[in-house]
Amino acid sequence: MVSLQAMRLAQDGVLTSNCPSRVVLDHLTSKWGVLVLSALADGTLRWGELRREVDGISEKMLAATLRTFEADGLVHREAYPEIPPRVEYSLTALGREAAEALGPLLRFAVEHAEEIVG
Amino acid sequence: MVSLQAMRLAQDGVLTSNCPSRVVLDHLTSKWGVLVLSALADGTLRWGELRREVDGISEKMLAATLRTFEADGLVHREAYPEIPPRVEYSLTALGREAAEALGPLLRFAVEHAEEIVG
DNA sequence: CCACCAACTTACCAGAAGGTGGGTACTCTC
DNA sequence: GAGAGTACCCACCTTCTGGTAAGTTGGTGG
Repeated sequence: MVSLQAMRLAQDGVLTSNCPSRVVLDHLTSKWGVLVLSALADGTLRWGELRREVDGISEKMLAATLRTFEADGLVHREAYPEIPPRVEYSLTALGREAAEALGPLLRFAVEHAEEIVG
Repeated sequence: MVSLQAMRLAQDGVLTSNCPSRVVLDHLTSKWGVLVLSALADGTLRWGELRREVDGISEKMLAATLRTFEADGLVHREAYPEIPPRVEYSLTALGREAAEALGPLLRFAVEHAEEIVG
């Protein structure tokens, strides 16, 4: 099942303009969403590690993306009340599913980048 | 292979801020990119059909998205010099690969929409 | 006493994304 | 001869995205 039409056979009216799946799609395909989720795909990372892992992201955007995903239940935030502060981010079960769904997309982008940009 | 780190083991420096794969990712995850590609996933569609299929898209954005994908070699545009004009859009082989890569993402969004938005 | 660390937040601002409403060209129908 | 249908393009304007830079907190090292 890959096409819009096929999905609509299974569930009528899905992915229309006011369908909740559109919101989920928007969050996942936000500028930094794919990258942040993929960075967390193989384990817990601290704030600073994430910032280094996702090359080019600003602090503001990292915070915003993480907040969205936390509210969506895709990312778990664990704060340790130490000095200096330490906060660890990891994927929830749902987040891991999302990351897996993004895998093929990431692979396609990497494999065909030269071909397409050229 | 799902994570950033895993992809970087295979290819160093991939998906950094000036990597071509970032551009491809941006095109595919543009607001209407996923929807347009998925709409074309099971066959050729005319301009008007696409507009109806991708609920909520404006003419301007449909044109822009199609132009980008045509330039990227993902979409084929076939114009028939008839009256009234007829233009058919379809996926290239590369475009079909892209659509397949987007399938899991689409499915995840639909399946977990209620869970996440709620 | 001052700077520094982490992990943020906030204010400000530029530029891009994207919507609206118009126009085009041609012909066929009413 | 008025209107509809098709596949667009263009100018204008608004909204939103996202970057930069500064401030915050509470201790700790120099």
